[in-house]
Amino acid sequence: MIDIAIFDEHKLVLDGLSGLLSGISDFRVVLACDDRNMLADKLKVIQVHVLILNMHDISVRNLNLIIQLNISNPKMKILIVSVIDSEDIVLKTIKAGAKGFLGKDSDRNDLLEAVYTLRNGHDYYSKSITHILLNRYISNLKADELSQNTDIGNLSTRQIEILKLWGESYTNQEIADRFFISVRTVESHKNHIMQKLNLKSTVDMVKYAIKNNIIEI
Amino acid sequence: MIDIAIFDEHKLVLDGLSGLLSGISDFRVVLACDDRNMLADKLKVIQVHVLILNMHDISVRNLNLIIQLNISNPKMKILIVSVIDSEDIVLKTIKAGAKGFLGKDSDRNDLLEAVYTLRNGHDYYSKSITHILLNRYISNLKADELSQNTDIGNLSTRQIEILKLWGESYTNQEIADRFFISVRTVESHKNHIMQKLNLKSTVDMVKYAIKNNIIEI
DNA sequence: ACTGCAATTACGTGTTTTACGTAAGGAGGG
DNA sequence: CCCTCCTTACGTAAAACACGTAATTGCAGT
Repeated sequence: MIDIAIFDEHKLVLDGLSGLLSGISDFRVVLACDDRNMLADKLKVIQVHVLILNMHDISVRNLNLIIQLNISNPKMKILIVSVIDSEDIVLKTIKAGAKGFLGKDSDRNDLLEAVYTLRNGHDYYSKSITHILLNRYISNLKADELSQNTDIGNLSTRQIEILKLWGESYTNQEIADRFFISVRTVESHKNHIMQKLNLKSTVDMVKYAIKNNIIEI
Repeated sequence: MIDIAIFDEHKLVLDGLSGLLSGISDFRVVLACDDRNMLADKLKVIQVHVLILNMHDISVRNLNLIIQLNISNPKMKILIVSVIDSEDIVLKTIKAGAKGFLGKDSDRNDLLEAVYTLRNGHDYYSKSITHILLNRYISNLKADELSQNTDIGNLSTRQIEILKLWGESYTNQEIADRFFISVRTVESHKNHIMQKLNLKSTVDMVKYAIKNNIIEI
């Protein structure tokens, strides 16, 4: 038996969603609510497995609702239903803590499947959503690869050694001691690095080192 | 009409794959090859839209093949077919430049759909693969969120303003001019930031600012 | 209204780092 | 052998940093 709460500000839609879920012996809609405040209050008392949230708009208020409910009811899984399925929105709801998202291409079967999936502790995203997320992920992957083709090779090993230590907050003196060279030499190396890479400031040098995996954030 | 090349080291499987594609009037298998070197040679002469590569193992040699072919035939799309669908492998082939991946759950229809999709310039990943990629993406997203729960809020707006400009390689003097305050005050602000965040060096301050999205790399 | 705390401003003093130039000895390729 | 780059290092002046001190302001709690 899966206990479900439904929230929608439009009573008609709320009834419609309830209807879709009725008739399934496994499901029990224990709360159908069209008032934001009432929802939070009721959920302080009753426990449900899955909360279905229909988002007509993805406002800060709605996102905060997700965040708040996740804090107050950590075991409850939140399933977003929305006709809005822009990449940005989906990402925001996921970050806010939603465990599933049904886009406008979803039908009743998807809804049922989503509820089961969430109940079982997994995430569920409808096909249009997975497409969005996937494309973004892939392009991130590819972008990562591209940005990695930089000119670390132009730096000599000594220069990289210096940059590495300096990038981990060692002082020039500490670096000098480690390599048994003078502080002035360390400074020279850094100067040469800056010249070679055409960097204007040490801040830029940190960024460069991070971009090229010479140092870790 | 879509021109297709198929590569598989097992002749039997090669024939099987060819057979799956025959009978479709849109498709023309112009090359079916079981020799790695011959594949590269032939593809220097003939142009195909899609290359289907069956990867029995994902070795460095195979990954390099993908990379090389992508360089020599940039317009050709590479579709990987493999029973191996571990996360690591899929990521590696994508990074190497494959545009699609069919896992062991794929059937003939998926193959046809994948070829069409690649021909049209889009990526195609079978369901088992999308699951893998998506889960990874989502967990990345969530990890990002967690690591973002830091104490930006602890910094005052002025401190963030200073940090922001300094993080973009402005000198103290430039920052001072911008805010009509003295250089010493800018230094004070930076000192206070370092104290508040318990940072030992300016390098750490750059890292902090990057981690908290105060500055961009 | 009073108190306390943090934010913003700023300076003093001494140390470290950076900017820019110069330079010598060594390794390696043409 | 010559040229280039790497590594080493110094001189000098300016900028940044470390650490302490401190006045003014504004806001939150009692």
